[in-house]
Amino acid sequence: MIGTQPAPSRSEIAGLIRNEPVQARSAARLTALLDAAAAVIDEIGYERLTTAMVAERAGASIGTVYRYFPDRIAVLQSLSARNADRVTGRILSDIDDERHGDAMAALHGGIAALVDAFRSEPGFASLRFGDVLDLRPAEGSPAYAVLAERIIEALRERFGVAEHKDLPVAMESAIVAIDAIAARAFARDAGGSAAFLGHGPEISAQLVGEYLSAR
Amino acid sequence: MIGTQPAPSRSEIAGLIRNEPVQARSAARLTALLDAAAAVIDEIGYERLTTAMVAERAGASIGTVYRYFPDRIAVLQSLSARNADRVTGRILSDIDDERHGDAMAALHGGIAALVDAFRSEPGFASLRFGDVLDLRPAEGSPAYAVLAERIIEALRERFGVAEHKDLPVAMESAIVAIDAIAARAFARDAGGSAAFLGHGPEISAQLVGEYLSAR
DNA sequence: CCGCGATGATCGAGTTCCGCTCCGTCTCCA
DNA sequence: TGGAGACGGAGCGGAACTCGATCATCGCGG
Repeated sequence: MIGTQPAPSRSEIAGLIRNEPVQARSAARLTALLDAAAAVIDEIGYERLTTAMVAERAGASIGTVYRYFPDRIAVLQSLSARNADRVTGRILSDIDDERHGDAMAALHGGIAALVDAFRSEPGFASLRFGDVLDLRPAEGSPAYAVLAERIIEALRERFGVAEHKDLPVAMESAIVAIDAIAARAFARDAGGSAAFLGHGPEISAQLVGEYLSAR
Repeated sequence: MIGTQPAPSRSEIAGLIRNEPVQARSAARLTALLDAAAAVIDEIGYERLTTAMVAERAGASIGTVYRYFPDRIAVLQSLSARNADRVTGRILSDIDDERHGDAMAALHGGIAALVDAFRSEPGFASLRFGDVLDLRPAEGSPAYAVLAERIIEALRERFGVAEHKDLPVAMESAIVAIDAIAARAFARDAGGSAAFLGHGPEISAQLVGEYLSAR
C-alpha cells in the first residue's frame, strides 16, 4: 500500500501517477513539474509540449519526468486533473461563501468563477477539465459530472434545492455548454469576448432554473 | 494556377494541401488517405494517429502521405475541413429541403442532422469542426462561425428572418454549446445519451428563438 | 547522538519510434 | 517517346521513453 497518511493526497491525480511521492522534496518536484507543464502549455499549446521542455523548465532531468508520469499524455491529464480540482474549489467557494440571495444568483457566481479561471489558472484555457483530451478509454466519471454533482450538493445545503432525477444531467449539460462557450470566447480574444460570455447565465437559467426553487 | 476545372474543388481543404491532384487516380488517393485517417481516429483517437498508420491503411507509402500534406497536423485539419463541409451540407439541406413549418422547426431539424453526424460521419465525433485542435495562431474564422452564418442565411431565405447584429454571435454560441453537449452525449455512450441530447433544442430556443420570427 | 544500511529520488546516456525528406523509379498523357 | 505527375521506401533528426549507476533521506541499533 502507498500513502497511508491522514491527508487524502490529491484526489484522482494519483491514478495517473507512477510513484506516489513519499519524501517531502518529491512532492515539491511533482508540483514543479506540473507548474512547468502549465507554463509551456500557455506559451505554445499542449500539442507542442515536449517532455524535455517540462523537465528543463522544472530544473529536472527527463528521467525524473518519467519517474512520475508513465507518458506524455499522463502529464497533460494530471495537469488537467489538478486544474479541475482547483477550479472546482473556486467555483464551490464562490457559491457558498458569497452573499448570494438565492440559488440562481449563487450559480451565476459560480459561472463567473469558472470564466475567471480561463484568465488566471495556468493551462486551464487549453486543457480545461481534461475531457477535451481524446485519450481512450477514459475511465472514471468525467470531471464535468463530478463538478455538476458537487454544485448541486452545495446548492442543496445552502438553499434547500430539492432532489430531482433530471437535475444532474441538466446541470452537467449546462456546465459543458458554458465551458465550451467560454473556450470560444477566449480562443480569439485573450480577454474573453463579452458577447459570447453573456450567453452563459442564459443557458444555466434555461437548463436548471426550473429545479432551483427552494424545497 | 491550379484546378481550373468548372467543379469548385473542395472549398478550403485546398489551403492545407501541398499538391492539388491533377490526374484522376491522384484525387482517389487523397480521398483514400482521408478515409484512412478517419478510420484510424475512430479506433484509437487523433492523438495517437501516426502518419505511418494512415499510409498503410490507405495502401500507400509514407512518401505519398507527405506528397499531399505538409505535416501530420495538416492531415487532421484536412479531415476536419472535409467533415465540416459534409456536415454543414447535411445541416443546410435538412434546413431547407424538409417540410418545416417555421424557422425554429427548421433549426431543430438542423440540430438533428448535426447529432446524426456524430453517429455516421467517420472521425467526426473526435475532430468535429476542427476547432478542438489547439494549433496556434489558428488563422481564419472558425468553422463554427462559418456554419452559423450559413444557417442564418438559409433561414433568412426560406423564412424571412430579419437581420440583427446579435444574431451571429448568438447562433454561433448555440452551435458551440450544442456541439459540446452532443460530444458529451457520445463520449461514454456510443449511441448518444438521449438525456444530454434533449437539451440541444432547449438551448437553441433560448439563445436564438427571439430572432427567428418572420420579418 | 552517530553511523549505516535500506529505500526513495535523481540523473542522463542510450534505445526506440515517429515525423518528415529525398531521390530514384514508375505511370500517365500528349 | 519525352516530360511531368505520382509513388515508394531507405534514411535522417528529433522526441518519447528506458535503465542502471549515483546521490539523498530516513529509520534504527548502538
